[in-house]
Amino acid sequence: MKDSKKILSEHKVSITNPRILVLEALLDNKNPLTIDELQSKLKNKVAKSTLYRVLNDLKNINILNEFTDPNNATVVELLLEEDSHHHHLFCSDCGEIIDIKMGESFESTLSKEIKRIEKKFNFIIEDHRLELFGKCTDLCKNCI
Amino acid sequence: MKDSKKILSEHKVSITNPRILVLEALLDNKNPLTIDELQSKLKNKVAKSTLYRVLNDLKNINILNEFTDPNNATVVELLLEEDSHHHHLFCSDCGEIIDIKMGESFESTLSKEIKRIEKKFNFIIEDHRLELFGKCTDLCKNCI
DNA sequence: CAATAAATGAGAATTATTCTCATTTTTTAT
DNA sequence: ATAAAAAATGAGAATAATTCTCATTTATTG
Repeated sequence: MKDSKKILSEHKVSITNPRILVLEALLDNKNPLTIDELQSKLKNKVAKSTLYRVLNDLKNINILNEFTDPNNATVVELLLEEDSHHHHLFCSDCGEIIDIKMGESFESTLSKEIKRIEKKFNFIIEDHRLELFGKCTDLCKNCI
Repeated sequence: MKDSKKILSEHKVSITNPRILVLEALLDNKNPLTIDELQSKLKNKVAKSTLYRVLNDLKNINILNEFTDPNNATVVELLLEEDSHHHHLFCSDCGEIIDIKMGESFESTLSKEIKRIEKKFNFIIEDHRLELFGKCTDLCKNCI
């Protein structure tokens, strides 16, 4: 279990209370969180301006992934492991966002396609993102 | 060449000047446009509030695709053809966004994976989106 | 432990988008 | 073709998300 102070010092950013609180809130969740969800978890213990600043700090040390959900709300998640390459699944009913890992064959077929695209458009492709959209058919916590 | 009036009447929305102008601006571009780029093309001929309303109208009749670029700016593109399934390539230097078509083998490997994910998470997956991020190595119009 | 540097909180400023409502345009029914 | 009804528009106000400002507090350095 990663300790938030350790994460901060490893990345040479000073250890402050807001940073610890935000990191702990993010570490506590295995799936991504919207800014609203994150603010709720923090219950006014961190000022809004500070929250955004801390998130920017985490982005700058490359341990935060930021993207938007289908309603264009900002979503964040910690990216600590090197081998943590994954994608996202969104439920349009309950808003849940789930981390998914695609199989080897998918990622390798994609790599080949990426090489083709790089040549065709004279690009260097550094990253990719796959998003799946649908509906969870479980009676999940939000879909009661 | 699709005529904007025809598109509107085919979808049973009334034919108005702002709608024609917005559609023409979108038809004029083969790649996606940010809201800012669209506003520039329209040169104050359509009020800002009307522009957003018209874009919502086009979304409602399912001929507009909306997403965000890596800076979280809103991007829109017309989707007129049935067989127009494609993905996007973003240049982090110049901001260019390019439509890309992935090969058959990629899309079919993806379909298989999607079936697996549907079972695993008890989801019905309705759509997907792939985004590639990189740098164009050409001296493109914005990268001079 | 004092001095310096950095981070924070509170709220103002900014930006993107939606909303309001009086006026104008489009559609409908004659 | 025209009058009445319905819908859309423009201008700017309202809202929401994010960034900025600056006086105060907290962390780091020596």
